[in-house]
Amino acid sequence: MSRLHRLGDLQLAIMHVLWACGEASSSQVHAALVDEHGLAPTTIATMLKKMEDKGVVQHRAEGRQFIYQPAVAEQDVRQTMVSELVGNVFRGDHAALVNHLLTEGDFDPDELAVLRARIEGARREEGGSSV
Amino acid sequence: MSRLHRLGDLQLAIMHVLWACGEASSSQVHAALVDEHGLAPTTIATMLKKMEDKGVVQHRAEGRQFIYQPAVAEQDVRQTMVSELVGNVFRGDHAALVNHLLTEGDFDPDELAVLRARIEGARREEGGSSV
DNA sequence: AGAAATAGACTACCCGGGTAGTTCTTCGTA
DNA sequence: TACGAAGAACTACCCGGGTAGTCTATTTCT
Repeated sequence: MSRLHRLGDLQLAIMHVLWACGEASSSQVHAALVDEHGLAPTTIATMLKKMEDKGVVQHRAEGRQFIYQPAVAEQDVRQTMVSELVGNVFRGDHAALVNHLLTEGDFDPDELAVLRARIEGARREEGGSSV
Repeated sequence: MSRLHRLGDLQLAIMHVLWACGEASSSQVHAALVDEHGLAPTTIATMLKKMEDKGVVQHRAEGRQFIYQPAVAEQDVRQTMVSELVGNVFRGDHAALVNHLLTEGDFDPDELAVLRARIEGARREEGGSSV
């Protein structure tokens, strides 16, 4: 049931590549990240290995090289990371985080419209029928 | 102006005590945290020292004990931590985080009302003058 | 005054994220 | 065929969060 998946910066960057591509070799991941991160290929390989030990990615061998796949869903990671943030920084008050985002982040009007609609939806679910 | 303040779990717990109390001695912080964290007093003291090196707290001597104060505002820390989360987990899409919170966290109706009002406020600031 | 509690200083570890070099194997190609 | 490139394995670090023991000085209590 979606254990705790706390990932570091590089690990998240790697996961994003994997989530986006479905699967990728170490060098493909490196190619995708080298522009913004500028890391050695071995760094990616090492990280991938550590991540496999952690259970967040899997690999299968294809010829001489390893093809890596995500072993955890993006949603699960988001869940964990957001929960921890809310717990540690906002003392469990998730509404405070939303508030923070609304006041600090500047949203453009259409984003706000989407969010408002989303809130209406949530309200309907909440108030209308108990799930 | 509000440099990067990335704090760990314990550091955040300590900061919350300091933010709440305004100032506190090491043993007071320990007293406030021992129930949920169950840590040795020296652990708190060591952490406080490290945090002072980092510049997130300050101390002054009162008699033979140190009184610590926050040296960074809660708002700044929230800013940093949320920005990093949004950047690393949501690829910079802050609206996606709000969405996540709205769908995953269950808010009660009055919280939703508050949030909706907040969105209205943001919309007025944002769109009011230009649109 | 002497003992006990208190508080800071110093030191030592562990762990995991991050970074990368070196080595060994294998495969493609000149 | 022999060499060079590609890729995995192994190893080695650094750094910072976290945890805590010990040591020393001070203060307070009996």
